[in-house]
Parts: sequence; C-alpha cells; structure tokens
Amino acid sequence: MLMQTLNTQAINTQIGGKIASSLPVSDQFGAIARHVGLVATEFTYRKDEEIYGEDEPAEYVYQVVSGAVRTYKLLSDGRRQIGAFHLSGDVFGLESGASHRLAAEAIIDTNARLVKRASLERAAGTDVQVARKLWALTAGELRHAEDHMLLLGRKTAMERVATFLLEMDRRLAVAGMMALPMCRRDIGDYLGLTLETVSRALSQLHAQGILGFSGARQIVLRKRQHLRDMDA
Amino acid sequence: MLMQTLNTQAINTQIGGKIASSLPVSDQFGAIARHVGLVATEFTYRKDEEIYGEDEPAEYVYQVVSGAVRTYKLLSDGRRQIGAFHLSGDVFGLESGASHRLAAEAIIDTNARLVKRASLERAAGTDVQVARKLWALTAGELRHAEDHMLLLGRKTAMERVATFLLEMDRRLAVAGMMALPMCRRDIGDYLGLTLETVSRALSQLHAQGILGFSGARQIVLRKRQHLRDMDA
DNA sequence: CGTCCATTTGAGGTGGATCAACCCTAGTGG
DNA sequence: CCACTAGGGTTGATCCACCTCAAATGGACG
Repeated sequence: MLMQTLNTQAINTQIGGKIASSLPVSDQFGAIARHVGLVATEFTYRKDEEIYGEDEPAEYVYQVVSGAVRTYKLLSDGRRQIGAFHLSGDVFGLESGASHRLAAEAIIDTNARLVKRASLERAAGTDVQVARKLWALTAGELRHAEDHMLLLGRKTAMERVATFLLEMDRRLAVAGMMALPMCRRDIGDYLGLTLETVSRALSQLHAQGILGFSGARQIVLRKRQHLRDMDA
Repeated sequence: MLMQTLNTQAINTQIGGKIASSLPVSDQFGAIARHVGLVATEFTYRKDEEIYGEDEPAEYVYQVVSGAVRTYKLLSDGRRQIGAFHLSGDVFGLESGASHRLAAEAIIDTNARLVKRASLERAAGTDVQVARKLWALTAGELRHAEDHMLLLGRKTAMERVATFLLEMDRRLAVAGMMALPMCRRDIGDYLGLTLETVSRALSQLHAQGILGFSGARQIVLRKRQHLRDMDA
C-alpha cells in the first residue's frame, strides 16, 4: 500500500485496517474547497474494495489522489450499471442529500482524500465560493449523466465504445497512450453492453487500424477524428 | 391561451408574440427562490413549441405552472433521448454553467414562470438559503438521471414501462387515475424504446389486468405492487 | 513453468427494432 | 348531427444487433 508523500506535518493514524493521514488543507486540495480550517484525511483502498455502499449515509466527500473508482447501482438480480469512473483529481461521493445514491469501489489500488461532509456544509454556509463550487461539482456530474443517458438510450454498441474511448483518451491519455484501469466487464457495465460486445468492438477498431494495443488495457488512438465521426 | 390568475399588481406585456406578465415574487413562487426583489415573468407556450434549444445560453430558469415539458438531446441523425418530463410545480432549465445542456419543448399548452438566471445567481451570492436551494435542485435532477441511467442501461422493456408508470402515477395521479400528457413516441424516447414496444408493453399489462385504460392516455393502475415487483 | 483470470473469438438464440397495415377517436366542416 | 379526415395508437410479420453460451488464447504472477 504505497502512499503519496504528504505534508511533513501530517499525522498518520490507523483506522479500520486502512492507513490514514490527517493533513492541513493546502492549495493542492483546491478541488474540494479552498477554505481555511478544513481537514482532509488520506485513505488507501485496495483493488475491488468497497468505499461506500448504495444508500449509505454520506459522511465523507472524496477526491481521488491516485488510482481509479467506479460508482454504480445494482438491480436485485445483480445487473449493474456503472454511472461514472473517477480518476486522479476527481471528486466523488458528494451529495446534497443525506445518503449516497450509488455505491463506490476502488477499481485498482487507490489513494483518496476525505473531508467530512458536515465540515463542507459548514464552510458553504459562510463562504459563498465554497457553496458555488459544490453546486458546480454536482452540476458537472449531472452534465455527464445527461450525456450518458443519450449514450445508453440511443447509441449503437460501436458508437458507445467510440464515445468511451474518446472520453478516456481525454481524461487519462499520457503521450497519446492510455492505460485503462478497468476490465472489459466494467466497460460493458458502464456502456450498457456485455463484455463480449465491448471486446468485439475493440477488436474491430483494431482491425481497422483506428486503435493500437500494447496489452489489452494499453490503447493508443490512431484516428481520433474517425472515432468522433462514428460517435454520432 | 388561458392564464392563471396573477397578482393584481402584475403588469402584462407582449413579448415575441407570447403573453407575459411580471409579478412580484411571493410565497407561491417558493420553489425557485424565497428572496425579496426577484421578479418572475409568466409565459405561455403552445403544444410542441420550443422553450429553449440545446447549447443555447441559459438566460432564464423556469417553473411549470400548468402543462408539461420535455427536455431532450438529439443525435445528428434525429435519434432523440428525453432526459426528463417536467410537470406542474417542477423547476427546469436551471444550469450552473453558461448554457442549457438539453433542449426544452412544451408537450401540451403550458404556462411557466421565468426568472433571470443572473438574478438568481445574485441572490445566491448573498443568501445562503437560495444557494442551498439551487444546489438541491440540481442534485435532485442528478438523482433522477442516475436512476434513469440504470433503467436505460440495464432494464428490460417491460421493466422500463413499469418504472415509467409508477413514476407518472406518483407524480400526476389524481384519484388513482393519471392523464398522461405525452404521446407513445415521447414515452419511447424517454425509455430508450420504440413507440411500438411501449404500446405492446402497455397492451400486455392491460391484458393482465394490471392497468385500465379510458382513452390511450388515461390510465389507472390496478396492481401497483405487481408493477413494483416487475420493475426489478 | 504452471495457474488463474481476463480477454478474445465462435456459434447460435432472442428481445426489441423495423416495416407495414389497420384501427380508433377527436376534431372539422358540411 | 353526422360524415370525413388526420394523427395517434395498436397489432402483425419479419429482421438483426446484441446477448448468451461455449471454448480457446493470452498475460501476469507465484
């Protein structure tokens, strides 16, 4: 369980078997709140570990430091819909209401900063900038959900995969190459497809020279415009 | 174009061919903002009239007074995904960013109150309660979108229709009967199905005695628990 | 080097889409 | 008051994109 180097004043504590660190909020934590007095705790979650469950009280708000997180809903028979993938820098678990609407799990080993929801609420009550930021974060999630409804309701399998590749390319490509943290089943459950259909679409794009593989999860896009055209 | 009785101090004006009325905000406008000084304008939209377009600057926030509104996204070839139906009392068109993410149209003749986005923003800057309310409204839309992603990505046609019926029953049933304002095509574009599939599902539920018709859009649910069971 | 998953690929089935009549019913005009 | 019409809704027949089931392949890790 590797942890990112923290502020030297950080106090490391052991909670529930996970390594935690308290640290004063600095500019590096700006994404959640630039507000003096807020304390962030850093946690490490192992691959496939649950971070919180659906309908669980929303005690904390999270920011991914490293790793990746999936949020999802389940039907009673196990069918799963992944609502979003959260990557480095992303905030997740922010709720206006009392409980989490989706469950969250680490896709791979993940470090996250936590702040108490209550302290954010308090900060928002005195600092308009904080309140505005919380609203903007929720609005950003809503925008993503609206785009995703169009994908799930109306796009073909190939269009869904093309959209997914462009999204991931934008969010995690380094030097034109992306290293996907999630498996084909996760991608399928995000796109409303089976893992086999995802695999077939990727194989077809590979055969057409639109993407290159170096390992199943290392992908380089070779014809982005072609993907944009097919994403409808 | 019938209009609801307004405050006697209201000033009626004619704008762009539509009847508009300015009125001081009172408690009846609480859903958008209980903030002195905000002015709401009332507009009437005819059936199928566009209220705003996708990506159009978000100048106003709307509240349905009477009627019904659909918000939707289109793909280039005309495929449409309806994101939500807005009924009496619902707020729509609220954006944290600069532009509308979905287009909006009146489903039937509709009256709506409008307030300038800028004045809401101003109010939110001074009144924490207003800021909190705006956030809660956006969070409520997000919750609906998250539920709907699960429906679109993972539910069967029958499960989608059952979910739809329960949602509409909850939102617009009067004396156990609901009068749907939207046509089968709208329902299909909301549920990610074709209008034929929606019609077949409703016919099957009718044949099973789970619902009764009095006209294609007048529906009474006879076995709500049965619908809840099939909505997975 | 062997084991275990993740991924790919193949073969066949099916739920919902598509294409096509037909049927209501509300509104219109005679 | 009734015949006519148009648009919405229903129903039927067929199709096909994606799912399901199955097996082979590959890659990471002990």
